[in-house]
Amino acid sequence: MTIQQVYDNIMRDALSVYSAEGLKDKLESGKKLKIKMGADPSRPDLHLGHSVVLRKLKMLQDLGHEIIFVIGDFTAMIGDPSGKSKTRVPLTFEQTRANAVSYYEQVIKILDKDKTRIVYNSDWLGKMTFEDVLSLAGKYTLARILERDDFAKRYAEKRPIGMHELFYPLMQGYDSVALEADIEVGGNDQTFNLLVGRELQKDYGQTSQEVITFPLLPGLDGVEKMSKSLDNYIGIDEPAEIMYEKCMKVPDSLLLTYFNLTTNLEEEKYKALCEEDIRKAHVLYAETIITLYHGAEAVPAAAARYASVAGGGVPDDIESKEFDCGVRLIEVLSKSGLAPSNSEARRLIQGGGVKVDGKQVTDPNTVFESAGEFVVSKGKNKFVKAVIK
RNA sequence: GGGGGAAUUCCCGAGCGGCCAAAGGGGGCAGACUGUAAAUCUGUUGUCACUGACUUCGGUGGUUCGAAUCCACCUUCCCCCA
Repeated sequence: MTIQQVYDNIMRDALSVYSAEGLKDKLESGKKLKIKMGADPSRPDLHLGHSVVLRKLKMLQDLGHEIIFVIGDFTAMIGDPSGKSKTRVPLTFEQTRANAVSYYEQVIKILDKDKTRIVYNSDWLGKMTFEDVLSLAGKYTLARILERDDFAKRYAEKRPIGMHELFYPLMQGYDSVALEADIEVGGNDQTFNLLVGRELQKDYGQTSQEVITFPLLPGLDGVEKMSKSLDNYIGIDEPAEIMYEKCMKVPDSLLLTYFNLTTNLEEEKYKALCEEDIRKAHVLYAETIITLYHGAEAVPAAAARYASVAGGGVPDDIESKEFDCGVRLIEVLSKSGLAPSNSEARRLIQGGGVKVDGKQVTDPNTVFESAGEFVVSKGKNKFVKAVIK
């Protein structure tokens, strides 16, 4: 891709760019740019939501620029300012590093590993003296900090805001100063923090970074943003068959958005299809995503598995678990993980959600009395093979 | 520093000393319908050896035959005044 194409592509998909002229100038300057992206060390599992930004970074990387991931280990040691989250369990140094490694391993599925660098913000934030901190704090005002959406909302609702939370934007912004970042990218929810970086760099006598924000990818539930903790995600590390299944579950109304944000396909290849035959569009999406993360050769098997399960069949690669003769069905369910507890298993059976070898079983006291292999299923797509000895 | 209020099950939130495993809503799970979508309807949503038993209502102790409900102290949080 040429510089112009990359620029156009970013301008097309970005939610906002501050400033577009600045970005263009920097891209055309011929300089090797430092592109910053913040990474949360507490959740090292990447999903398609992250991929939105990562794929853009890849384009910039291909132009020869350097991508710098800032692992927010210092930030994570203190807590999260976002309103609803509870006080976060502080991470140890070892955990932070281990998570960073796993983060890196996933990131290089999309990015070029030779042009990707990882740094830890404790390297500079941890060394600041109280005097440094005060000087940093003096560069911003309460009113300006309170402009931030969630602060403003919490303030209006008279919910508590810890003093240290007010420092979050400043800390993130200071990262840009420390790195002398040229460009920073992030999700829409980071807009405020990224802009603070711009201000601070100016205050410290640097050229302000250009800020590019991308829309947040909605999760599979169609309501919340995609996140691992809400279990509405498609992980980039997941097996092909799981991916396939999840891709088919993307809400119809969001499929176009998913195509736009997470694939490289040209619009004409999917837009019409989404309108004409939404199911075929889902299939195309599933195939595209699996090709992206597992290679085209993984598609047929995943598709076949999906088709068989959708047709009421049983996949052949299900997990099996051994039990002694005489076990109760309830225990098979709870011990194999299909149900979290015996009570839940009992309810499931009574509610008609459990089948053994394809036949619904509604008696909660069912016992396996003879040896053999039985396929136990919960709902439409959860299976376990019970091997009775 | 002074005064007032709050803490309930995954979340929000109701809860007269016994009829409280605790209303209602959200979310989750399952069933029907479907396209393993959405919407809708139904059931379910503490644990277990499940027509019964056991453990839960911030913590500790107390009153009582009996406490989520009353008392004392503690912890945490919020609001108002200064």
